Amino acid sequence: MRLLVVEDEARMARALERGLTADGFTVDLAGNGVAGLARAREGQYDAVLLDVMLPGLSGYEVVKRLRSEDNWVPVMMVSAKDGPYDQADGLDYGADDYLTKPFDYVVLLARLRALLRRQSDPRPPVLNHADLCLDPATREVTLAGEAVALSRREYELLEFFLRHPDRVITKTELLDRVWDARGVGYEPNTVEVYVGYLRRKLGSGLIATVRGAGYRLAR
Amino acid sequence: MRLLVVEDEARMARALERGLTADGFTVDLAGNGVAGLARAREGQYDAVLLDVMLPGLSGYEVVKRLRSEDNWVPVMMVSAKDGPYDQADGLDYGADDYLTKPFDYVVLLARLRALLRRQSDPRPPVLNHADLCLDPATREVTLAGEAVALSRREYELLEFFLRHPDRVITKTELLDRVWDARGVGYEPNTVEVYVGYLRRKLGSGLIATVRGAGYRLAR
DNA sequence: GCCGGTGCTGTGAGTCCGCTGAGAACCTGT
DNA sequence: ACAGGTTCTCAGCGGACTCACAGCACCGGC
Repeated sequence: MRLLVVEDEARMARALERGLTADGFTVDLAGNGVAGLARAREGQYDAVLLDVMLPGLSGYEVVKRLRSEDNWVPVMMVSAKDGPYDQADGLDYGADDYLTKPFDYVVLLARLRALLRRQSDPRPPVLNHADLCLDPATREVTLAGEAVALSRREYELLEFFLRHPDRVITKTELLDRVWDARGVGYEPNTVEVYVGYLRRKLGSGLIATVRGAGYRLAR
Repeated sequence: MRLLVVEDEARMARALERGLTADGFTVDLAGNGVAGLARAREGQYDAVLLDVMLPGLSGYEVVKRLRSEDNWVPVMMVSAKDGPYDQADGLDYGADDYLTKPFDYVVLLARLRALLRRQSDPRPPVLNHADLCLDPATREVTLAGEAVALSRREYELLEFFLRHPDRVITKTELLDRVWDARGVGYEPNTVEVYVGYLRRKLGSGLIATVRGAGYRLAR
């Protein structure tokens, strides 16, 4: 099992290297975000341990870029626990697990093993709805077998709808979860526009409007 | 057992953290409503301890949003206020239990344990009354199996009635709770109009008039 | 039967909500 | 630098909704 540890504090980095090596992992170190991203891109790691506070490129940025490049290597984020948004952000950006400093080494090991175990059952399941099909692993969407090209926002909006069928979703919630975690700085109209795009590409019957409340995946 | 404590007073927050940790819980803290909501959304908590008076987003808002997002994590509300309406409010918005400050720590612990025990039978979110059926998750209303289209006000008025069966509700209270929290600037006649709409769509036998007092859901 | 009070409902004006086309700003790859 | 795609805002439109008004219906007391 090959791990990449991205951590700028030398003491911490060496301690992790020593411990994880002793527990049978092969460990590579990177001391900043840029180096970590470059290493992770090589695609040879079974998991990445990623500090949030890094000089230059933050851990958030690293995992966000990896995901946008279709790199789904398991990522565990590590951060000093201070900001209220930390954990939410990390998971939003595509980390698979999250650990706050100070942490117990045994806990880290357990969570890491769980992460690797989880990952070994191969990829996230395909989401289906009527003749629509979305594969989170490849980010591919097909309608009645025909591939449909979606932009990033369109895709993520659709994925959110498919992950929450059978319930009404408000525009505010969509702005929170699909757009920015803080959900501010966007107009509700933006959601309307993107729902419009999806309807144009996938048929107007897919997403139902619930006036005064939001949208819902049609049955 | 993992708990989320949402509390803005640092002293209180730390005291709770210390006590609950000593009693074997894993405790995360959030200092305001927005952070609390973000954390609670992650869905990893066995229960949430939620202060009502929070800067920004109030505890009421937090639990309301969680429920509207289909998140049924057990929530215990904590508030300095102790008016009879407060308690009703908290429970209305979807809290599972309610505690008023100042409270005894032992009481908190007992109620919390009871809450966690109770949780094994999940709460049914669908409201029923005779052959009427209202699902808050989808905002869908069916009468004898037939879907009924309601406008926003109509729906919210009906939901309020269904959440308060077996009691007379004054027009003033409805204006307070369904219309504007301030309840001013509306005529009582508005309620009459909307009750009329509901009767037309759902049958005249549903909502009984209590002359001089208000309305009541028919038995 | 008469009367005051209360509730019901048809009408219509104004408002709000959601949809869409157009276009500015911004990336990204060539 | 340029072209093509993407993101997001804006303005305008049409329709749904909200609510006040006013007159009518109903109820209860005399």
